[in-house]
Amino acid sequence: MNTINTLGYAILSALGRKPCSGYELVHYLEVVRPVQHSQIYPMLTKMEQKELLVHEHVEQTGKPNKKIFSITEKGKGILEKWLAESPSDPINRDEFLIKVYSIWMVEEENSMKLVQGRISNLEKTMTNLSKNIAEIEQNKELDTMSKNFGRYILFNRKFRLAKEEKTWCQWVLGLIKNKNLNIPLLYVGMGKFSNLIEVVVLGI
Amino acid sequence: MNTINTLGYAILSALGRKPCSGYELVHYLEVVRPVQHSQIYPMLTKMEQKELLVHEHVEQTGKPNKKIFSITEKGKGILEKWLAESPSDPINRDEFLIKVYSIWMVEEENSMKLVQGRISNLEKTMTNLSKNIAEIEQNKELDTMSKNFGRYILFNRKFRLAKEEKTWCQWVLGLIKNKNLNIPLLYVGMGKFSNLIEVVVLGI
DNA sequence: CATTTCATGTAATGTGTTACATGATTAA
DNA sequence: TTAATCATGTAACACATTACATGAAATG
Repeated sequence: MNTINTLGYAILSALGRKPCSGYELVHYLEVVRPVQHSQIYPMLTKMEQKELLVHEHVEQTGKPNKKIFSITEKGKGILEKWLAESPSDPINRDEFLIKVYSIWMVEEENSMKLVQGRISNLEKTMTNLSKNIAEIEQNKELDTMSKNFGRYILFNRKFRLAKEEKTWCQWVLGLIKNKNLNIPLLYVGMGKFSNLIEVVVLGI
Repeated sequence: MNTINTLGYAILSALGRKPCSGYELVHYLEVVRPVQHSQIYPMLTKMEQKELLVHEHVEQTGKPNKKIFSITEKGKGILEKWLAESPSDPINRDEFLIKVYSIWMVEEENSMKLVQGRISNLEKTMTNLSKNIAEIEQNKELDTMSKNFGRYILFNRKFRLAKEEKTWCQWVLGLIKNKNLNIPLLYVGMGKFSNLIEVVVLGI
């Protein structure tokens, strides 16, 4: 058992960018791989035993003391090897989707509420993301070799996807209101309405 | 312990649409909540014990026999109650994102490969989804009360998101090639380039 | 006055994956 | 002939969440 799991690689990735405490890691990993503190602390210990990490103890006043973890050469080595392998398929778990699946059996009022709730969540997400993006953009030394490049493009990705999902939500709200699917129908980018859709997205 | 988890509700949702075998459920749940057969069979037994489901045994020739599960009134009741509650936050786990996080430490060639690999996965997904969408569209009785409505809009959502992610991938490839971020910069829909971006998306 | 932020840890429980087990039929 | 589809199940293990435990400082 000398292997580590995906969470382990996520930790190595974050520490490869800069040394962090477990507490900080929880925050930095949020964009990439959300994790609870109860999971990260035992993992850090385990990884230190495997000599992939080391820590130094930092005493603080007014705050609890902390451990700052850094990646070792051995850790960097296995991270680089892993980065070259092709990633496994993503896992998405989302109660909202399950509820949408059953939307046909829900009264119109509740369906609307469900989708509107999603929209307001997406809007909150987008507001937070634009703050993160703006923050990174203030540090002018931003190029593809910058340690912030990965985070930057990931925030961007999340923003785009949230925006697109919001558009989808609005399309669904329209369908629910009009009670038939004979107008917009497909968004497959290859059917008869494919270019019409682009116009709808832009609100023209 | 009289509660069921999200997977349980996913099963109820699928069976609310139509009675299925465990084997079929695995396929139907793919859009909403991917699950392995090793998890679904014990879950079905558990849910039948709670009287949320019932099954009938169907003998087959040339194929293994099967159990067709249906939702009970009790099951329908707790599903409807659950549908009215607001969904918990989604969980996304994606090794690709972790690798992107560390993209700054990878040589250009490998970064390109990583992103191009993602693009080809997305394209495969999109092809499959458009088949699913086309299939549903052939059954003409499609309105918001149709039992296929939920699946239909979910396929649509997945297609949109895949398409948007592909656009993002192409943006990233451009950044890697040009090695600086001074041209497109933000896609926050509120900065100086926000409308410029829409033009880029349309390829004008 | 209550909650959030800082900061680390363990224990119990719940959930998910991989591997084991079987086996006929059909399509590439 | 190799793999996929059909079809169901169990056992062992790996991974994740919730709850328990502590406690000062800052913010609303």
